Amino acid sequence: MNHSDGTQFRRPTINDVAALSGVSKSTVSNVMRGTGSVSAGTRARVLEAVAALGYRPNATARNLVLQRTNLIGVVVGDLANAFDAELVKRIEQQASGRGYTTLVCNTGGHAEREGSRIEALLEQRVDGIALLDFTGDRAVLSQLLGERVPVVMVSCWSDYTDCVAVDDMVGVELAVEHLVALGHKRIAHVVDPLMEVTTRRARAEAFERAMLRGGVSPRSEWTLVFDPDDEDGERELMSLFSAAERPTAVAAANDYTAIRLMELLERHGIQVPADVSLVGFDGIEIAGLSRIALTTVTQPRDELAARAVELLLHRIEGDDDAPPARHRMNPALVVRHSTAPPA
Amino acid sequence: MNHSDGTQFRRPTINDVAALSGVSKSTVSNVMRGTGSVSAGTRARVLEAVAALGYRPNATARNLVLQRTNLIGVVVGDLANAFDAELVKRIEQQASGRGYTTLVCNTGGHAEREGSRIEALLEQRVDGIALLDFTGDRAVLSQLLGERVPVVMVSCWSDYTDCVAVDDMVGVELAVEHLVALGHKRIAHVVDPLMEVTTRRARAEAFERAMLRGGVSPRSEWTLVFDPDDEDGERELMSLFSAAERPTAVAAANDYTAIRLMELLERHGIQVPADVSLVGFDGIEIAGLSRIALTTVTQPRDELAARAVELLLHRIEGDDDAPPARHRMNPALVVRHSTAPPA
DNA sequence: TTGAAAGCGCTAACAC
DNA sequence: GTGTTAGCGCTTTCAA
Repeated sequence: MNHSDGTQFRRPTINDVAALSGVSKSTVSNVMRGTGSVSAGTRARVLEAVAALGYRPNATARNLVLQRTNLIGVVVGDLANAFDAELVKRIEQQASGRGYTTLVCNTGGHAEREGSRIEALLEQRVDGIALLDFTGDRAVLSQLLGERVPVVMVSCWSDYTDCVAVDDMVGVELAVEHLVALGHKRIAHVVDPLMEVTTRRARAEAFERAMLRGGVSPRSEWTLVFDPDDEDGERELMSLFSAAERPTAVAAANDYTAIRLMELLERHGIQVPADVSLVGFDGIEIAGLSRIALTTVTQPRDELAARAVELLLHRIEGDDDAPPARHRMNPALVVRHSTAPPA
Repeated sequence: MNHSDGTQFRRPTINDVAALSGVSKSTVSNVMRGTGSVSAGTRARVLEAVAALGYRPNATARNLVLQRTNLIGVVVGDLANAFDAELVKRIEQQASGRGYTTLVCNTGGHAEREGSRIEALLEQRVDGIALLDFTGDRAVLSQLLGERVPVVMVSCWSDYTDCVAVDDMVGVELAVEHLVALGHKRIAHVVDPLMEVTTRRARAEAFERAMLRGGVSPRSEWTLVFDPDDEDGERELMSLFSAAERPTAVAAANDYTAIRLMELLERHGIQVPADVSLVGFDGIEIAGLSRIALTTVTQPRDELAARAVELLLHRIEGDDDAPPARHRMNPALVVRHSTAPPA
């Protein structure tokens, strides 16, 4: 960082301001932070020097002495999934409104990447971490717990940290009930490999339970993972839908998966909803496009984000030893045109 | 941050490690960073102490002394726009691969928010900043330039910083040529209010030029902004398409806009492409869904992100006084089913 | 109302 | 090969 004339460029420090305005640096500090008591005259002189020098406090130094960074980390599975992206956007918005800057890590669902990114966040001494769609790797999680850094899990569940999530049971029930009410009996459940494992399991279990309650028997071989990068898996998936005894409906674990599945099915000549009904989960924007018109279970994204930030900051700024707080929100079914009675 | 037993919790520092392993902190520092020369024996003892204490270097202190943070800021218009989200995802990936952690700010296109978020990045002493879809507010930009912090603009243009962008001229030409070749003469241009102003202007100008070159005369009243939050604007837009002399095709400034416009048109009974042809710009994933099948001009996202990070890190780690570097990449037309000859 | 001084946890130049 | 020391730029007692 040099001037083009070769002289070293140095950002002005609090000392420069103090020198120029003829006061001590404690006074400058007081003026900058609005603390202590300084006379109107000196305050003006200091402010003048600040402006003249273009002084900007160095957070790096402040972080060190305060042992706080006003940084929060957000660990997310996949920003290409609109639900994740929209959640991150809202979290960033909330956090910045409360004076925090957001560090974002996209893990792609890889546990080892998750670990190394969290490691970096910890080194940077973030004040707290929000985990969205956390894969739930035991080692990573226990490492985090050991650090005693405030953590909030969003859209997934843990016994040891604050959590905020939609009630998966209720949501899946909503989806299955809708399908059953339409007359479907052969219903499959398709999940996203990137999805966090406890959420996946929770939704899968809720799926079975809801099926049973609806008087329909779930088949274990009809709960499968749709990984678009895995061509074998794709073939396997499609063979399911060309079998004689094939599902007439699918409850997908999220919209992203549902929409890619819709695409896959229709590329193979299987129409939605004429041949197969499809219901998603999340309520991402594009699901509402009339060309997609995905029936889905929506999550209250604004509330989810707001509550997550609130929990995190409460633990950062307030009482750190309170027992973990859990918040469940209610999902809602939005019926569009991807579901219909079976043929 | 207290233990539940009430004793103060203190993270182990380099001094604790030094004390436990019976060496000086410089030696600990050397083994942590792999610098200097330490004997195998002491290295082992130090590492043992590190493990025993769960020591993790404090980046906050390192940042202060090194005057480097290994943090880069990414300022983005709207994470709900898949193009932005995908770019951020790739940038984060590239950056973390090279040892940098990413601070993300979503500005929603508000200049004042842009300013305050950048202010926060600067206080945190980020090593560099990537601006995507920067609104280009003069004050904000010159503030940034004055800071002498490395900046790279992605998908937009400036004379004073490194830039990487697709060649808008070529892209828009591709779109217009395609439309003209199909026989369209009445072509409108619809832009996104969130889009960065110079990009918007560049694409608008390129649009006019391409029209002229195609032997078609552009009409200024057919270049308009589509702001989904503005109902009056929406009505105005639709009245354009119900006029006797109405456009038979639209070149949208990006896919996000194109897809929302497709939705709006079809909700008003105007079919795409039967009544109106539509071509987008960006090449976001969902444009490729068969239900959307948007003809569009794709940007090479991977290259864009890779090059942006490369430029930024080069300026951070290397020569700071080189003249601004410009990189233009080539866009490509992908013809799908949102375009057809005029009725 | 102001200033002096002691650190926060680390790196790096230099001495041993 | 290892230790000593002087900061990095700030906040925060505590005196004056």
